Amino acid sequence: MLTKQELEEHWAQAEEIYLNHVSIDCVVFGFHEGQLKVLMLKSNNEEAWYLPGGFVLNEEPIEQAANRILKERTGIDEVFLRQFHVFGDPDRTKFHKETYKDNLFFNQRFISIGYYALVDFVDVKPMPDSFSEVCTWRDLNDLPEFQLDHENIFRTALDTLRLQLNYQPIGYSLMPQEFTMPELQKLYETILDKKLDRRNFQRRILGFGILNKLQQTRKGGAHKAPYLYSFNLENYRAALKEGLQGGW
Amino acid sequence: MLTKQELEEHWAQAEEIYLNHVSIDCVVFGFHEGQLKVLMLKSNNEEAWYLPGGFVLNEEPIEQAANRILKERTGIDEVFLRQFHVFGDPDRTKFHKETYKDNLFFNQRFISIGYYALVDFVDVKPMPDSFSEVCTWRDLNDLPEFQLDHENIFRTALDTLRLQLNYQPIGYSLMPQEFTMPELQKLYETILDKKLDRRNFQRRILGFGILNKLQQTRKGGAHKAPYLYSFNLENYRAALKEGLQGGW
DNA sequence: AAAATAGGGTGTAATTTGTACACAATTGTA
DNA sequence: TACAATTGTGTACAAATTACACCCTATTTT
Repeated sequence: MLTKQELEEHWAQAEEIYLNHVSIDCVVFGFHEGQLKVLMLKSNNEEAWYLPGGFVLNEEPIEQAANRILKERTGIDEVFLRQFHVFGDPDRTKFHKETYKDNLFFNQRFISIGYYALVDFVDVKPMPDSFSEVCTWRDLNDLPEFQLDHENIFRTALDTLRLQLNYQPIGYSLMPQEFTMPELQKLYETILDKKLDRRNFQRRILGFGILNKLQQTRKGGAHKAPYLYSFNLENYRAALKEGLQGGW
Repeated sequence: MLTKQELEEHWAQAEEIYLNHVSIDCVVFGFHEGQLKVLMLKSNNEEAWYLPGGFVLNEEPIEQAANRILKERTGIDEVFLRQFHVFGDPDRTKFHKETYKDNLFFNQRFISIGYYALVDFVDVKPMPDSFSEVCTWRDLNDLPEFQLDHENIFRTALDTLRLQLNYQPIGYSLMPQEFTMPELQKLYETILDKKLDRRNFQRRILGFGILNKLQQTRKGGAHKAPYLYSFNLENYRAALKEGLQGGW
């Protein structure tokens, strides 16, 4: 975390090394203890939180930039990361323009490319950026105030995720390697914010053919030990490409 | 259509009025005589065709820019126009960078926001831009060579359109006000490039509740006169928002 | 140690939806 | 007036979805 003075020096060169007018914001979803989480940051100047973001290096492909930004905040790489929308309102960074009036780089309009990521909660080591003192998971049921248009970005990402659930498999990136059927169901219920019938859920998800049933069960629980499953990566990838079912 | 010399003068001010590094490309789909069409342009310097595109004015929202660009090439406004992907490879405009080496504006990297539009073929009056001598519809079965990465942009738009068909209604923007069931089916078959059973198609599409059956029939054909339909805009809009069915 | 409790595994009947068909009706043309 | 081509509508069958019930097992309670 740097002071405003230091920040300005730090970012003085930004105009030279980053592509002007273009930024990237990432909505990073994780799942832990039956709750859906988003990775967020907070500067100590303001009470408002914001999403992990950054800029595109002059000669860097944007997908690579998104990956780099994600890695800088989480330590992880090669996860599900996908464009979902571009936010291009000229006033979306009005607050920053005013706050950093004398900074050449921040005092410009930014078109922000929104990416959403699905990651395994336990793999992430949240790391603040140069604006922030805190980088941490926030529960979807307990969200803070957002900076700029980041609430809109977040909300759009969540809508996209819910839509994706209907025609593509989900879970590989969000779940640990091995998991039980009730755990996977809980993920779906949490994303959709809706209860599902466990028997029908199981039949349907097994019908997609994207799961491997393992011999072991999850011991240590207070009740009957449930079977463990893992994803069948080959079928999972195929389903991501082809879509699940439905349609014409 | 301007000469290279004139073009450079014409675009000398571009750096001042347009947001640098950001461009917009539109894939405009139309439907005519049972064929799916894309609007394309051709300059006479090169044999390669390209998609309608343009830039974002300094203080212009990007949605508005896309609408403006579409209107400049087609004369129409307020149609189905939607972001589908951002193309951000640093080499995607390599050819232009080399061709317009001495032009400050074109000799820069562009991140292009892809929009696709669904329009009523007969409403469009194709108008060339300052680079082109020709602006016209091209049949999807008879596509020319593309400039830059425009084949990729087009292909991605088509994939998106096909996906959209599965969870959202389509047709309102592509069909005339009144149309017959076989005509609408033909649209679906053309987009999907696949035959559908007409009886099942009719039952399904009627099931969505987005059509009004009219009393009149389409006279003048060589056979039994089919009924005319129009879209029920209220239900259509609701279905666009909610999605059609399926899912959890 | 036995009973109670809380989940978890699996099956089945009823309903809805999807698929594959066939036949009658209408229009212009031979 | 018969014919060809196309549209309108119906129906039997298969598949998928929904709404349930019953049993099993590991821990907790008594």
